[in-house]
Amino acid sequence: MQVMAVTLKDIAKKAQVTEQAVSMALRGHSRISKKTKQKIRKIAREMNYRPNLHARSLRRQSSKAVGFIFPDITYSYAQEIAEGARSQLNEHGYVGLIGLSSWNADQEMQELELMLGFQVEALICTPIVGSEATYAKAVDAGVPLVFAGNGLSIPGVACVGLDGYDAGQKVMRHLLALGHRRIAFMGTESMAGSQFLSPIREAYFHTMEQAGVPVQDHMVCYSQVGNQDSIESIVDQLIDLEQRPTAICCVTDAIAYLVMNRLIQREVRVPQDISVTGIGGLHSSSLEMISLTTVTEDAFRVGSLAAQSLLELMEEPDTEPDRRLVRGDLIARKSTAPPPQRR
Amino acid sequence: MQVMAVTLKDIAKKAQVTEQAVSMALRGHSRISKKTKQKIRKIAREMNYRPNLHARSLRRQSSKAVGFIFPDITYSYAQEIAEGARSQLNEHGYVGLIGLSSWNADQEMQELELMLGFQVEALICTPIVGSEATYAKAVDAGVPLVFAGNGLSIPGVACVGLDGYDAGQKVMRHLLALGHRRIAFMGTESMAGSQFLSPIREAYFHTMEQAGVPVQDHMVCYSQVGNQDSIESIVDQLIDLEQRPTAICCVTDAIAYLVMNRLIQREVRVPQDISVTGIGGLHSSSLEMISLTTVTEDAFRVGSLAAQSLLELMEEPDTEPDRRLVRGDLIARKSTAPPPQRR
DNA sequence: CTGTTAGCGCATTCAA
DNA sequence: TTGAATGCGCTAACAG
Repeated sequence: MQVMAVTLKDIAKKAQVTEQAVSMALRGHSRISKKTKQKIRKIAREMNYRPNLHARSLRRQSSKAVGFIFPDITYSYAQEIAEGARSQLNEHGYVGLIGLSSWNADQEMQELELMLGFQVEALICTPIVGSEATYAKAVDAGVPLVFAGNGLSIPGVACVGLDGYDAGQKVMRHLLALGHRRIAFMGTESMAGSQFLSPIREAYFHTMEQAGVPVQDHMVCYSQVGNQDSIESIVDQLIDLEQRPTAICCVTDAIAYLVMNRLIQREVRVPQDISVTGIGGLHSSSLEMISLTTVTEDAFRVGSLAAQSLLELMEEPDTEPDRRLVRGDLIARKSTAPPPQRR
Repeated sequence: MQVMAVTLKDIAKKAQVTEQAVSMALRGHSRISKKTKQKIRKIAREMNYRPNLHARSLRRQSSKAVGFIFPDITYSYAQEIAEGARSQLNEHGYVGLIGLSSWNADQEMQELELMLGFQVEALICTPIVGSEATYAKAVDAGVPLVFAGNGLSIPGVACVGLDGYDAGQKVMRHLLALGHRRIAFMGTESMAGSQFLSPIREAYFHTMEQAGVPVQDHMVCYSQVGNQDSIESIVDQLIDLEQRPTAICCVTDAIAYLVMNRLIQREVRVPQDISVTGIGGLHSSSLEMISLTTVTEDAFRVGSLAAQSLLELMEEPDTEPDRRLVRGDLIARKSTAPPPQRR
């Protein structure tokens, strides 16, 4: 059997006072004299007292907890977003619970249910593409919700993320300025529904148009999400073209890695033969071996902003949820260079 | 004001039955007739009922929750460990709560307190080096605890992780077989206390000795944890040696990345001039651009084993906590090659 | 200032 | 088979 946890009652008995006195003393209520407070605190410490958060939440009718749900932690900014948010939230006495969806819609739903079961007072989530609607449950339950990190959102839900259009424009202008004209676009199949990925695509078309460069349809590709083979076969097709692209603009860093990977396998040099760009700024992008030109987002700031949005929503539940886009910075590294000279 | 959550009482009123009947009906207790069960369930669904987990835990005196604490997610197998553990735990009706310590001992302590406050019935943690003792609190509280992933542990605490000695031996044998003799060792300052890192160091010395290769003291280096500058200056020293090493054996993949990074910056070719090895098997190691020779661990398996240990401990609290080491596999990639020929 | 009482939402114990 | 009472640990709202 597990050792029984020590409760207020236990302390009260030992200190010869009432349960309530202990409760107040421990929380520093002014009602208790300084002397007894110290005495009670000492005993509590000795007995290794730890408040039961379930009982507290139940009684207070408020959990003082916010939930985070991320798809996966390895390929996202979960860590920084959580830290950014925590820096704000802790000041207001909130604690954070983290759930992982593992890129799985069912799992995501379960985690959400769990969070709601724990009566979280707010949620900061990075939904997986296509599952945004899952979060209608949270909205129904009246729990303030903010989407953070990937620019995904649904109507009526606040959102903080990288400005996809701006980011797309930045990489495209960079490539055009280097002299590229045959620029391929590497998106994902389900991007149409994404309020983050779609704008990147728009930026691609607009920027090309503004530069007076015609877009060739077969240069616009959509890979299956998370499917390495799919990316490889697309890359193969692109480099086998009569007029192969001189640059490939990828919608995420992770995709860009796989594209570079395939190019090198096929003995295409990056950037001498083909330049590659990403968006998102995974940390490893800065490594000399990868050195990917990308647009980074300040994930800590995204987290802070998300928390701010949340605090506003909690205070003024009728506030219109807003969409805050943060602009990233272009980091030009060694995966981009002027296109090869025509022979 | 937040919308009041719907409770058993609300459903009971609507369904014209008692609160208890609803409770049992929803949990499928045989006491309630099939017909009323269906009726009650329908109403509950319509009303969007969701049990209050705090109340449930309080009443049951068991939270059916296990806590996970990871330092950071980017540089660890948190995801896979969590998934592996979850695959076991879910079957037994447990849910998981995740906390992130951000490589910060204070933060780690806070997360632990939070988990204990939530009455988790078990903990799976990847402690940061040097903070293992923090978890004495959990042991005191009688909460079964397993350390997972990095081989760190303290007496009396179960542990599942990569077999450091075996891994070290594997990379060293690989390097020796390639013909290397001047092999540098790149550890970290605080590794002495680590039951994972120390064995790697031992393996380095033993394997060298067995091969009859004398270890040169200035080839054995210890960088500051997470300090890139520190690694770079050590690398600089190594390559400026009269007799520079032909290979560098790093205790983690993350360190190996930074070492390779510096080598390339200094225009030392990997692997033609110097071979580099890691241990741990970060996912990005397989990328063509990085292609690091390393020893991988099966993190999902680590998670499963950790969960198994836990389940045993929960059933038989007096079981002697054991230390389970999983052996990794050497993955020879392009960061290692025979040493350059003597001129 | 102190002490008492009540009850958060749920599940388990009784008694009917 | 059903209903009613009880209490988990904590805190808030009382009355003294």
